[in-house]
Amino acid sequence: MKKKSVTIKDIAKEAGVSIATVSMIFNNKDKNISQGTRDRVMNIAKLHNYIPNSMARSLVTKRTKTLGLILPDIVNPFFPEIARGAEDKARESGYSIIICNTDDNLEQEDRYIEILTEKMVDGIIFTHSADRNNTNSGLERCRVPIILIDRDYDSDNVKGKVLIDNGEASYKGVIHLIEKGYRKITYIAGSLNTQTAKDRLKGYRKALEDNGIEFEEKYIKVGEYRSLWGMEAVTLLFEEGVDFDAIFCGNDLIAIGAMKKLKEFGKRIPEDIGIMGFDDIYMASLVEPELTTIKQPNYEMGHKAAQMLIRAIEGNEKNTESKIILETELVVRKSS
Amino acid sequence: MKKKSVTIKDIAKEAGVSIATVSMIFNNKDKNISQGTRDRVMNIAKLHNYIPNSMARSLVTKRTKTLGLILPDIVNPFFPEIARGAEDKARESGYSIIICNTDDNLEQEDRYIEILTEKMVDGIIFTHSADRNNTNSGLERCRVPIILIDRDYDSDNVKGKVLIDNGEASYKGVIHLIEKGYRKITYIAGSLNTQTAKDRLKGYRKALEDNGIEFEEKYIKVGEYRSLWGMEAVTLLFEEGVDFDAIFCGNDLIAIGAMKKLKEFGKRIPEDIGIMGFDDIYMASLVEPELTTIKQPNYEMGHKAAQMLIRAIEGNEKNTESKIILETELVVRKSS
DNA sequence: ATGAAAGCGCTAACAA
DNA sequence: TTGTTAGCGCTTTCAT
Repeated sequence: MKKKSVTIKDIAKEAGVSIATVSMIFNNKDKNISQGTRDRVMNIAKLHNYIPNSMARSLVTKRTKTLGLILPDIVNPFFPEIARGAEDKARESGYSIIICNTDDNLEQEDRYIEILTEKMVDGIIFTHSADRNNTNSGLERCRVPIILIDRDYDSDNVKGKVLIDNGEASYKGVIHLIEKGYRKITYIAGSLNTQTAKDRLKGYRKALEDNGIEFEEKYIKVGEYRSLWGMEAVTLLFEEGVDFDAIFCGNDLIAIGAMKKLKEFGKRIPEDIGIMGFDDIYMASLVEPELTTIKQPNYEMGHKAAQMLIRAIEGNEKNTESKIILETELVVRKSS
Repeated sequence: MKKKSVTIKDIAKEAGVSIATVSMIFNNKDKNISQGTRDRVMNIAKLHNYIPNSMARSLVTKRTKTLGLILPDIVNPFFPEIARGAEDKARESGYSIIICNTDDNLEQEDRYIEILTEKMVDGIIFTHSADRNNTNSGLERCRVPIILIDRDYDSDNVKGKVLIDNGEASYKGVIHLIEKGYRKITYIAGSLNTQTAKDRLKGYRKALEDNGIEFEEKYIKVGEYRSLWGMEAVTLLFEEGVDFDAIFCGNDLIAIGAMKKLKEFGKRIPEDIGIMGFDDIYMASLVEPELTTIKQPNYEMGHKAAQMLIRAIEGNEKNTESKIILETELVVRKSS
């Protein structure tokens, strides 16, 4: 099935030159190769549809021009944009991307690091989900540079981080709710296990404090980042008789669920209850065009991560662990 | 930066055996290697965290255990599930997946085929968008097996196809509308360039014919697979004074846009206008939980494609070009 | 049960 | 300006 591929040797023989010459021509190291030779070789190569074997090349150069992208689940609408951003930047620089879904499973993450190492990727972009902070993780054993997206974790191999300031973003969001006149602001969180989530909570609390609003434990509901949980949480709030006039949600999916349930309860948005989401994932604006939310620059995060990674790979290898904090944007629509 | 990696040679030396022995042990070709040796080698390998270099291996075996996945755009909600299905199957069989976004660009597709060939992927899953039928395309030059998803195209390298019967699916959908009592059924198509689209149109027309409903050109609006187009098309229908009582949409995005616009025009769904989508993409049910639609088994398509591909790669290389037609499902909700 | 040796296709000195 | 050669790390006969 696989047609026998023509090699550099075939080309060299047919052109009557050495393989070194052909190699140089194909690597643009042909400063001093006569135009005639170059043309002849090129023609023959084209004629036989010669495509260099990058395995062989990589074996000697130690570079595969391939990156790994580890993320929880490409089906989660949060990730395709990141993937796309990364792929665009990668392609631009001649790299390809191997995609790895981990389902938030730590073992799977480690497994992938091993596979990627085996495949000799030049670097890894890592959007890990679970907190690795308390783990003597596989990251240490990884031999290539790693860029972290959306998570802060320290390790020798981590050469860069692309983050957003979750605390500040939440703070801004809640401040907006307060300025709109809401006072009893509940918080439906997706989780409290990640630093991301903790920071968001912190921002929320600080906004309340700074405005002399008393914080109450019962205002906080912790579940998952899914719209179903948004619905459940609202139900819970009502069942528990919590008195609230606004909801700050851990992400847009939760917000969408919450809005739906609020309407079922006959609440008007934003007159009765103000609501705010987080993430502004693809299609969220389609689902609830009126949802006020905090927009996380996913495409840009992927793009920047790839950029940093490639720089770390190709750069002068100085240990410049860099950290970019991207701006979030408060997108105010009609829900608050 | 890149730590010097330990090689099979290091292990062999330390274990006091030949590299051939180590190699055999790692490839489970160790029928006749003493348990003692095996254990010793394994321990030393573990100790030094030895990870075989798959470049070197591939160079001799001609197998990279890597597949290419070419698709228009991972951000389009149609594709993540396909990608995930493919990745799951691939991983299960020890393969990785390189992802390639082409933006429906033929040149980009060809470019990727070249890159993937260079990287020596073992096969390619191809969800191409534009019609390749009239093109002396790069597919011919590809050296590895290809599985097509959702598109029918013939070429030597195409070892399999995963399709749905678009004509039949549309037919079923429109029949449903007719049974519900709708008679003036318009069709907002996303395109008419692809075979897929042509088949869907054919199914639509046949359903009308079979029920003695006259087909009218003005019933058909052709645009793009986006919700914005759904909105525009509805506006157009009204502006042109087309008399209709139902809309069959090229995909769910279009349907969602159409519904939104219909509501703006004060139409009740399904009392005034019945509506039906196609695809049942992720989140579509969130956006419009009541949208009646035709569910395309995306995850399964990706999964099956990877399965066929791996079989073609590892199989006995008989030229069994296979073709699977997956079942669509009519998901009836409240919009029709 | 194990080792020696010949490559896989290519790059990168170093020669010429 | 071009050719020779020594590997890169591994698999795979063929010997032993």
